[in-house]
Order: sequence, then structure tokens, then C-alpha cells
Amino acid sequence: MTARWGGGISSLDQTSKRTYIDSVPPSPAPQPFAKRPGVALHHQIKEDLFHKLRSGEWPPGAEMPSEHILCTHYGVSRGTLRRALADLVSDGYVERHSGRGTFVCRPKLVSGVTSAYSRSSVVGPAVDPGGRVLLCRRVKADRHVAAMLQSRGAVWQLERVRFTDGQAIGLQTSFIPVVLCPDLAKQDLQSKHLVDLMRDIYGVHFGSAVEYLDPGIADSHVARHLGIRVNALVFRIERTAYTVDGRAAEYRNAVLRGDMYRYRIELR
Amino acid sequence: MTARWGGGISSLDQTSKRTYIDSVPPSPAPQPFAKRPGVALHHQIKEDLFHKLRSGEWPPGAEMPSEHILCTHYGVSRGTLRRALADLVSDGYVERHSGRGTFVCRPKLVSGVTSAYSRSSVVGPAVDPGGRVLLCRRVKADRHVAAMLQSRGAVWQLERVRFTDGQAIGLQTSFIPVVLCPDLAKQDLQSKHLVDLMRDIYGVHFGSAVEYLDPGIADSHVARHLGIRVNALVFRIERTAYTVDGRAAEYRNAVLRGDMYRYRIELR
DNA sequence: GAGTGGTCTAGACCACGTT
DNA sequence: ACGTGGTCTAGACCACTCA
Repeated sequence: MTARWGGGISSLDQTSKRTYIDSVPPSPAPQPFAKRPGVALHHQIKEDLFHKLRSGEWPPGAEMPSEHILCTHYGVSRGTLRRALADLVSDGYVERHSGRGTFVCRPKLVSGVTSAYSRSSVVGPAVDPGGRVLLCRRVKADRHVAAMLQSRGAVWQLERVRFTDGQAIGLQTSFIPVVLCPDLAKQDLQSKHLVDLMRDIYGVHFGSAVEYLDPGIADSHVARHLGIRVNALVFRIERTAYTVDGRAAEYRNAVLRGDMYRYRIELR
Repeated sequence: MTARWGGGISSLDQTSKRTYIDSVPPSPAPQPFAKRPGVALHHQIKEDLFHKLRSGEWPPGAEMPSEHILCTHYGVSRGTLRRALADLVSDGYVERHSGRGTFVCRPKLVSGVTSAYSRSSVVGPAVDPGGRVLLCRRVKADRHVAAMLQSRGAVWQLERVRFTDGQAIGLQTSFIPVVLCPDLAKQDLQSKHLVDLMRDIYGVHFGSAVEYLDPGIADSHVARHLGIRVNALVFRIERTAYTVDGRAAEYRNAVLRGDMYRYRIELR
């Protein structure tokens, strides 16, 4: 049996709920739980529980008090308490198992590079829509592109230089099934985001994408168009984007200046 | 006013709920909603709503029916329906605004590199705990390290080669405040994860971390220890890890073989 | 069988935004 | 004033786990 709850809750419960009356505690009783008006109860309870978690009152792995006990302690209904616990679960702080109980999560931060899921974002100046079109032609999808797009038909090959405030920062080649946008070459690829264009003209709604990131260096082609020296450090980004109903709609190989962008990853 | 709901729900409602009776519809009425036993109702409702979203029945930006209407349509209580909607909200598919209504989210996938938050993970063989210690000494934190650790005291400088299955794959230098682990040099840094060690010996619980990722190339030092050629492509990873109560506990500079690992990023 | 969490209901009151 | 979503309650039944 893992650590149970030491105490500090049994000080207030059972009796009347929502009693703000000030019967001065005879002993230095721990501040039990004072409801603040104007803030959702479930939120206050979540904060209080979180505080107990990170103060070490309930160490990682420990079993927490049952819903029943917590309800009487906080003087709230089960629904309200469960809302607080559900939020802690979705934040990854506690685990619940039907029939067993509620447990404090052990930190999942692995020491190595392999780590738990997380949130990530690109750090750097915003990229302008559109860009200089170097190439836009119909081609037959090669083996690799066909595999990534899950289709063997004709595709548009679209190569563009991307800018931020007039400065070239990326070079990318997209492959898009022709069936999705029959006359893509006629569209305003210079000044519009591809996602906006495909949505507004062809009704293709992007919903998700998967990117793979590798370190790379600029070859002469990349260096010339981005105005950087050959062998300068870049990110190589391989990306497949999917429509909201799960069909692959764009496969893209991109290069992004390594001196102007970095990836930020938030682990938890 | 954005698009309202075309129809298809008004076919069943108001009248008795949970009526499976088969009064054969005079017109080809759309299959309304058949509950499957054994699956939580709120989950079935979420699936049904999701299906309507991605089928385009409710386009992005459209206002969805009110809770009241959906309750009568599905024949469930408000709590159950709200649970389904709450799940859709946390998945990022719908937005709710008190007093206004519930709206279908517009896809947030931006065409450019700058994109919405996402989940990410490292792809590659799992890293062994510990590693070969090249250096472990007390030093005074320099300006940069002190800033990252939010403290000016003495720190441990720990440089290790990381392995996977006997093969060197990464080189990292950690800086850890001495106050957190007075005799770190005496510990088993060869075969234990730093997080495990700091938790079990010093009671330091890691809770979160922020990493910055850059493309890089191996210098002679890195190349020698990782057994790769000079100028080989690597990831450079700058990482600050925090305890559960938010104090910086480790600042790390790491290099990871670019030919064996890549970052996978899932955008939504 | 007792205790746990998971689900669901049918009410209630509230703050908010629109009309 | 009305309809929206946000909050909260007090019950109920269930599946699951463990002693």
C-alpha cells in the first residue's frame, strides 16, 4: 500500500457545509479551505488539490483520498469535485483507475532525449503568405510522393521561396494531388497561403499535419535563393498535411534558415 | 449571422425520448441516432457530433444548435450532452462562448512554418540511463548559466556521453545548482538517469522542461566522442528543466546525432 | 461485499450577450 | 426579456477491484 493521506482534512467536514462562521479554532488548526466568491468552486478545489500535490503533501505515486472523503472535506457535491479531479487528470497530474482509486502521477520527464509528449512551436518572425514561385507544374507522383499522399495520380509540384518582411527565410517544394485542385497553377500562389487558397477555391479544409525535423545544410540551390552561404545550417522539414476528413492533401519538403528560426518544445 | 443548422435533427425531438419504435418514415429520413449499448452515451454523442463536423454538415465558423436542442435531439440530460461538448472543446474542434453559443472552430493550421501548438516527440532508439562521465566538477555559474538557472551560486558541471545499446548517440553538458545536490559527484552517474537520481537521493522532483532545438554540425570534440565525422549533422538542444514547484534545476546543452534521431511534430 | 471511480438524470440558479 | 452557456446539487445505477 502506498502512502495514505496524513491528515489535515479530517479537521473540517461532516458538519454543516458552507459555514463561514468564525468559531475561533482552539488549536492552530491548518487553514482548511475558504471558498472565495466569484471563482468557480471546482476551480478553487483544483487549485487547492494542486497545491497539496506540488507541496509534497501527497508525494508521487501516493493514493489520494476517495471522492467521498474529498466531497465531505470540501463540502461540495460529487459532480463539482469530479470536475476538479477531471481537470487535474487532463493536466496530467493525477491518474484515476476505476475500482482502485486516484493516484498522484510520477513525473514522466525522462532524463534522456526520448521524452513524453509535449507542445512545440516555432520561434521566429512570422512568415508572409505566398512567396516567389520557382516552379509549378503537373508531374506524375514518384514512388515516395505517392506513398506519402496515399495516391498514385498526377500531382502539382510547387516550389516556392518563403519570405518574412522581404527577406527569404525558407524554400519549399509541395506536392498536391491534382484531383483536389484542377487548376492550381492559375491561382494566386504569390501572395496567398496555400491553406487559404485550397479552402476558399477548392473547399479543401486542412485539419492536421505531421512534420519530421532534421538538421541540414544549405546546398548551392538553397543558398542562392535564401541568400546564405553554402553549408549554412538549416532545418529540413518533411511534412504531410491532411484534410479534416483524414485524406493526405499535401506532401512538402522544406528548408528553413537555422540562424533565424528555432524550435521550442515544452515538456511536461 | 453565420450559417445555422440546415436540418436533419428536427426530424426527431420534442416527442418521447428513447423511442426506438419503427414508425416507418414516410420520407427517406436520415438515420437519427441509435444508441449502442456498452459505450458511454457522452462518447457516442461526441462521435456523432464529430462526424457532423468533419462531414461538413456544420462548416467551420458555423453556430451549432444550442444545448437544449441537442439534448432533446439525442434524448439525454444536459450533463451528458455537456460532457460530449466539453470533450470536443478540449480537442479543439468547437468553441463555446457564454451567452452567445457554440461554434465550429476554423482550422488553425497555418500554411507557413509558424503554426499552432502541437505535440512532439523524438523518433529513434531509446537512450540508456547514465553514460560515460567525461567531467563532473564544481564551478561558479557563468552569466548565461546563472540566468538560465535563476541563481548565482555554485553549480555542478556534468558532461556525459549518452548511449543506446552500446553506441554513442549524444553528448551533453548539464549544469545543476550545488545546493540541490551537495555531493552529486559521489553518485552513480554512470548508470542512472539524472532525474531518478535527483529524485531518489535529493528529493528533487522534475516537473517540466523547455527545449530549444537548432541544427548543428559536429566539432572535433563531439565527433571523437560520438564516433562520427567532423561536420556531421547533429541536433543542438538547449534545455532547462524545472522542479514541480517551478524552480530551475538543470540547464543543459546537448548534441544528438542527426542521422539516428529526428523530431516528429504533430500539428492540429 | 464493501469501496472505488464511471455514468447519467432532473432539477436549480447564475452571468453573460443579444434584442 | 430572453436564450445562451457555466455552475452546482442530490440523488441513482453500474462495472470494476480487492480483501
